[in-house]
Amino acid sequence: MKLERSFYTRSNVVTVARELLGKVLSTKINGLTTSGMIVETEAYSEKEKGCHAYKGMTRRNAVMYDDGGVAYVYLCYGIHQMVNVVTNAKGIADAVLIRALEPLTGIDVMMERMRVKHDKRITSGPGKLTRALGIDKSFNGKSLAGKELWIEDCGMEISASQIIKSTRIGIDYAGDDALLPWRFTIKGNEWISKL
DNA sequence: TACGTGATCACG
DNA sequence: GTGATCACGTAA
Repeated sequence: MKLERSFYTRSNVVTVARELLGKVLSTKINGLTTSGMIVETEAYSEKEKGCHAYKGMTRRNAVMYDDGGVAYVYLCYGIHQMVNVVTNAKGIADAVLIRALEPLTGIDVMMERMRVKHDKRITSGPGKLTRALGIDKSFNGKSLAGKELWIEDCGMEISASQIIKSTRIGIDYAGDDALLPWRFTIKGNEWISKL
């Protein structure tokens, strides 16, 4: 069942980031379906320095200000596309970065997109999972309940004891806010980034 | 540990 | 216009 808009529009982005663990992200592109269970997320709030919207709206981050339930996709380091889940009400720029998936559907398609002959760690990182699922900037601003891109609840329950909190990756520029425990991973999962 | 890679942003 | 920067991945 696709997640409803009300899942995303809640005001606490950290809660949404935690609850996205265990949900399934899918794409269907040119008839090819690929999907994976979300095993690693990070929350970003416009009130802290790690967030792209900390200093206000720019051309890049504009969709973060949309109503929750759409994708924010941007290019990083000139190579990697990153996909975020926009949360909170319209006008508030909060989002959850999807950092890793456990592959479920279309593993052969994903291996081809990654140009590898094995299925090891093909979705273990924010830049890799977008490539494996075929997500690029053309998905920026698109609904997460669409026909080409969606997130659903497949009944996987992740209990509180299975969730590990840690600091977010790659945001040293954020000063004190880099210390916020806003990264969530599923304990013991083989597919999280950074081992 | 080093660096590719190119859009974006803050200047002015 | 121009230059610095970057929510990474890979090779070494």
